[in-house]
Amino acid sequence: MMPGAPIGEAARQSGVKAPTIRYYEQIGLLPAPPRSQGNRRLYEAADLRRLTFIRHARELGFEIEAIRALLTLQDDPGQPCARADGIAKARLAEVEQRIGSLTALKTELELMVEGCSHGRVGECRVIEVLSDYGKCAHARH
Amino acid sequence: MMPGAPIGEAARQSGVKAPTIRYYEQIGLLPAPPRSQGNRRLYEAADLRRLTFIRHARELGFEIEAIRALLTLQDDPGQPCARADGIAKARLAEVEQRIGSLTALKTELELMVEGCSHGRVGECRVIEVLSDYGKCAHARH
DNA sequence: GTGGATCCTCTAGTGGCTAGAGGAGCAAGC
DNA sequence: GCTTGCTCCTCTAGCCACTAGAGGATCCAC
Repeated sequence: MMPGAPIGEAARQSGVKAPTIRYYEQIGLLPAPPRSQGNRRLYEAADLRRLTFIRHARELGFEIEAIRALLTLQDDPGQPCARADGIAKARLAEVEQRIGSLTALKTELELMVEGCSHGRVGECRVIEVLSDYGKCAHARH
Repeated sequence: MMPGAPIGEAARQSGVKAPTIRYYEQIGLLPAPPRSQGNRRLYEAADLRRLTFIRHARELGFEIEAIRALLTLQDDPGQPCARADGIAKARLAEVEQRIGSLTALKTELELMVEGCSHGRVGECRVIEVLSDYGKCAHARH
């Protein structure tokens, strides 16, 4: 019989750190596994898959609550996947928005850095732009 | 004599909310202003400029500690602006990095959403990609 | 049996605010 | 003078998703 992996092994295999695994258990994202006689958590393959799912979703920027919803869906494969699709689409929209504003921001930072004459702070464009709102390239924030 | 603006007025003029202004005072980012006889904070024009500076920098994604450094530099205009330049450049690099990874992420989310056949969760590509690491477009995360 | 790695629980801290309780002050109308 | 309603005060606790650390138990190899 395979006895199940201890938390350190689970961490290594899933890429989720041990304290984070315990945290996920605490907030009910991962079911509490059985324990060894010495009170250690023992994880089976299904738990490791679930952990990998969570890690991947976190890397894609999904919030814990979204992941909780996705996991519930995953547990019931007969359900229509419109909800999963919706969650992914919402996340996609967020990411697109974020890229947009970061790109505007990048332009502004570039102007600041390029404008810096490398002299004294008194005539530094970096400081100046931050101080004087009107000198900003993109006024809409 | 102008008596100075109360915190609500300062909030309106700077675009920083009143509790946030008090928070900035608490962490020493904004000097504690004089008080009225009724113990209310009274802000002068210099404080409002400082607040606007902070807000603008926050909108550009600078961390509080970076802003603290920038404000110290601003207070001493004779200093060389290499440090301000450095802070801005570091932030620019961060933003570029972030845009890069968000763009990769966007591609992946798009593939997920496009691949969704709108059937059952059992054959949903969204769930599948999250579950099975190997199906991910960008393996390097 | 002993040493070092791993594990356990529990509490507190991170950043940058935000929310709420419970009370005091202020300005205008009656 | 008194009420009404707004603004302000301090203080504490909460948010998210962890992360760090204390203090102790267990496990395994030598």
